[in-house]
Amino acid sequence: MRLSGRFWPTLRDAPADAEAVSHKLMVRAGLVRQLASGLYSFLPFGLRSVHRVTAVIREEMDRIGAQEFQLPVMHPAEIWEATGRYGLDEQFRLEDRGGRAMVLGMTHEEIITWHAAREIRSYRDLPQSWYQFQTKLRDEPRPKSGILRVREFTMKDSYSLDADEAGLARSYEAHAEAYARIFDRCGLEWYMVESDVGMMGGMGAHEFMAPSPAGEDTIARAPSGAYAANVELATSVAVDPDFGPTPASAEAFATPGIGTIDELAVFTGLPAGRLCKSVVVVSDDGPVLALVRGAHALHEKKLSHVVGRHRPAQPDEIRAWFGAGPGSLGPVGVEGVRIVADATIATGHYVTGANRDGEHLRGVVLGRDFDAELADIRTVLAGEGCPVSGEPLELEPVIEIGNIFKLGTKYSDPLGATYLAADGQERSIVMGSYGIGPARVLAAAIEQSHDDAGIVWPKALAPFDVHIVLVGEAASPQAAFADALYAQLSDAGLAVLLDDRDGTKPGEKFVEAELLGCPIRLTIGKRTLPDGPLEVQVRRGRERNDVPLHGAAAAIVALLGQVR
RNA sequence: CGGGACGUGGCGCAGCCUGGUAGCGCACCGGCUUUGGGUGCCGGGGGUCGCCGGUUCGAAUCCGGCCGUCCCGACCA
Repeated sequence: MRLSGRFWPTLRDAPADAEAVSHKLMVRAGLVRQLASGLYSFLPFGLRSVHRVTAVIREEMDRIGAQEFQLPVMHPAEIWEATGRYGLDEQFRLEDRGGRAMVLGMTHEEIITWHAAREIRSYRDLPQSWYQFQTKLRDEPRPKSGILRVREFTMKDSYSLDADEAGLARSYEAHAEAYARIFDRCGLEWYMVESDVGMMGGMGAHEFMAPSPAGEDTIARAPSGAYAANVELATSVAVDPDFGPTPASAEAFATPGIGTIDELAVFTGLPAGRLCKSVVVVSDDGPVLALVRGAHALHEKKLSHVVGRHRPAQPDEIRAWFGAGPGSLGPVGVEGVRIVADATIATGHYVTGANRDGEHLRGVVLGRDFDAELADIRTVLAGEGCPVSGEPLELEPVIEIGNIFKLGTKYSDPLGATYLAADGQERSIVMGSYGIGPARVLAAAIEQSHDDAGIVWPKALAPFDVHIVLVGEAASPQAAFADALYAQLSDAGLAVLLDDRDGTKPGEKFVEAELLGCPIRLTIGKRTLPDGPLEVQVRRGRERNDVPLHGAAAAIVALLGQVR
């Protein structure tokens, strides 16, 4: 592409409200513009990169035998009612002119399953893998970080249909391998981690995570790679404090004005791990007292797996149930309240609230002084033991770029997607679903690969392979040479951008080229002719790699093959 | 949904506290200059100061309400 006359708006400054590096650079480099909160337009150069990721994804999906569909974005509400997913908070809902309830799709399990229910009849029709690139709409409570968390975005979503769980396992594995190839080809650093099934429901899930400080998720990971999981479900071997001898009985003591774990630790001189944190929530079935060590944080999502939906308790509710304020709560002598303790509480003896203001108990022992259900409800801390290898776990912020779910029959049952097995029995199709956010892949690549001058695109994602900066006027010999080289490189199959703008200063061209970040930049000016060499800059590291004029095109093709 | 901040030409910002009718840099247009790292000089165009209402002789500035955007938390395939 010749740049002159084309639309490529770059910015010297990033918008004031951009925070994430990828957000700033995508806007500055003229790839995207914001329409409203969580709504972004891709501009021509940004769209070129989108096309490149989607091409990689499409190739790898096709390679595992998946077939491409295109499903509607707007759906009748009844299908979502059938699976119990109508009315979710983040679901956009509307009515057609006849008053019929419609939804805008946040994902397409229901629609795929609806089609499968109509078309798949026999085990001979299975397995199938169906995919699409389609717009998803989600009324996010808080769009953020540029393109990382938005209300409308394109997703590659695929769905596997199998006769049984063994088949699902094969489809799942095929997708995991395809995803590995996709993210490798895109030049990303990534991990596959165990993940929570969330609103998808189902039997198991993994997420593909690109490490980045801009990430919204956190994973716990053993340095050897023996274990990696989203902290939403990560487990660990906790480090026990030195409890000393266990007292024969619990004993009350005065703690005037003490309300927090920090204050209690200072007051008692004990490490936070020997204190017991008491958190009161209200579930659909009534009040719940959740207990974790003072050094630990309660994980809401893990608690949800035990007690279901819940909300924090109000101070007046707490006083009614416990007879004390939030600063002096504990499990001893409590009646009519469900008590869930983190598994670590089963070891040792603790200081807890006495359920009398300004008073605590020491030497409190689970099983002797109170009873509780045991569960994993704490957030893993960095340095705690890996459940597989025992290594100290590391916590790392990550961007979720893909996920894979074993759905089982969660959707096929309610929507009647069944087939006739070889034995003549009617069975439900066993399903999986698999997502990738192409725009997130781009943002993650930029987060992981940039420098002070701008984006450093992995070659698979760059809008162009080669960016030629022409220093010289339109009628000059340099321009003629640039034209010739442009034609040769294009003929060799490369995507080439020729900055042939007249009246744009060389300095500006260089700065903009580095902002955009294509893998190779060529500079053609007076120094180039007649004898060369041709000045070549590899964007990653900004190294010079000059080549002789003779055979320059072939040398550049070869060089491109070597860069990441 | 809770907490915080911001909203002034396309972008980045000052002015607001202490009311007197809008300014700077970049970008843009014209001229000259310059042609290997956002060139230099000269001259221009462009803003109902987010919206509505109130106070006042007078509001970008003070007060109230609303809207928008961002950040932290909650939430989130």
